Amino acid sequence: MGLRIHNTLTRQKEPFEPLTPGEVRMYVCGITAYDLSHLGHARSALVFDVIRRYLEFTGTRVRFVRNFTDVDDKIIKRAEKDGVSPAEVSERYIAEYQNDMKRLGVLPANVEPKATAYIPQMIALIERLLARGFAYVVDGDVFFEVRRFERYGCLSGKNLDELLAGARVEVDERKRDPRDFALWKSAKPGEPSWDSPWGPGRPGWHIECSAMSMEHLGSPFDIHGGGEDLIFPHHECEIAQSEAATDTPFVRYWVHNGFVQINKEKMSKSLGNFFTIREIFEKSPYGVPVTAEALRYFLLATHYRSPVDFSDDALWEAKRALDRFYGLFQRLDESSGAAGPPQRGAAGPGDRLLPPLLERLGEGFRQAMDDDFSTPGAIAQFQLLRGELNRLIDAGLSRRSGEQAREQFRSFGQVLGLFQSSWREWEFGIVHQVRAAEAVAVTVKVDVTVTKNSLTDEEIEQKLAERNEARRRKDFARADEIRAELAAFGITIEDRPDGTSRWKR
RNA sequence: GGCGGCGUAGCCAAGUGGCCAAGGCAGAGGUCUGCAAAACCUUUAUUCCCGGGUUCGAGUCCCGGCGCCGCCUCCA
Repeated sequence: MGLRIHNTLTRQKEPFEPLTPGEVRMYVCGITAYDLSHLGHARSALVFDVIRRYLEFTGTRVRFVRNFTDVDDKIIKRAEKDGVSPAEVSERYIAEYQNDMKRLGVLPANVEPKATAYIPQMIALIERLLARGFAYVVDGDVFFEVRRFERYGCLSGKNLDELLAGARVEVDERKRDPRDFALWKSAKPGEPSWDSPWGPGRPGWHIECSAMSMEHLGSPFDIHGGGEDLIFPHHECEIAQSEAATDTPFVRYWVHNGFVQINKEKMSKSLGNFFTIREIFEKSPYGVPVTAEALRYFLLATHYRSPVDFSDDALWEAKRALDRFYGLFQRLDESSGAAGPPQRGAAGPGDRLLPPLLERLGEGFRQAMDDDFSTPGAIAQFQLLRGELNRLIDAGLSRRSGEQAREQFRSFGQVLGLFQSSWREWEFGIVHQVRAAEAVAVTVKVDVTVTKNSLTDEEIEQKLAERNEARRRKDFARADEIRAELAAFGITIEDRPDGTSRWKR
């Protein structure tokens, strides 16, 4: 069974067949660059990052375009407020976004076009719509005439009458119909503008995505994605414009991700219940790699179309789950004699049982991901294997098997951007610092007492040696004392059966 | 008001009409341990918001309630 994708257009899961076998062209609506991005933007980017990675994982060539809207009312408003040019605003927040994405481990798209670089293409598209009678000009503005496009509403499941009945839009008297939308807006004084056949102005929001996607991917192309809130009107309008202009279908599969919520409410600017991506990284007590991976795990543990409720507890749970995976990786490493004294380096009863387990992971993983990119299902497969492997280690596992298993986690985990660190990096990515108790918007629970300085590795090793010496003398009072001392620095000791110990920050 | 979605154990969360309803977290008991930690074992939904219906058989399909959420205006 091959890949199936839920298509918003049909509201069903459909077998996925790219137009060109072995090659997928996808376009995702990025951000309007007027402020820092929040967790909701992160989710959208992450979801399509994983979709892209999975397609590539299955051997598909992916041409992936994610745009930036860099001219828009909000940007202009922000520029006025900050006393800078709109271009400076958009440049700044595009850079911030790219930085956030890098931290999150979201790969750059193949093309990341900015709207302002495609003005000629947009003008050409609008001219075609005018020539075909789908648009009209009023005082330097150009509007798309919705009534002329019969299929308007096909994506969002609305019909024109309903739209009018529920219309809350303030009516622009110059429009032939209140539902018509702007393709081109004439410039007001002081606004950024470009010359056009209709006078100086700037593009409407929807037209940019039509122009940029068709420029880079042609028409039709395979996948168009974005947040659920873009279905109407943005994507609906894109379909209308594009298909009216070209007379060919625009997009084959529409994919939309669900929202990040706080207490069951959509995370959004207007509600003021949002956390910026940066804020989460900065408030986290962990290093960037740990925070990024925990955030990815948290977001991917829910199916992309379902809402996901963000909370400190939820993030903490994700971190704990990853601790257990990295705990397994450490055990695999040690069982193979690569660190510490070799205990189970030789071939063991577990070796025989390993290959079928690894195969099962592969099958389960593909099956889950093929089912409309079920990342929760994929994660469950990893969790299942984690339990099995821990049992195998107890039974005895050779060095070679341990490495093989670890490699399996790495290669499948790569699709989700998980399990790529070494267990040492994971543990040492946990940074304990003094944090002011006040003004913490996102707090993550830490199960240790935070103290002013952390110890160096050498100091810890020294304490451990002392403690193990005490244990050999059966001076357990002293041994426990040292354990308590280290605990005060947030360091946990785990004794091995052979009398040595390991520690974690 | 219109359109759409969701409601599965204490919590999170999978579930293509049919083997005992995945998996995780938290909890309880146990093995191991000087004590711990980690790991492992056992345990946690006769039942999937409620009420009807279709079917040999429904969490899964249909109808009607109740509750929550989203879109209809910028929005990932």
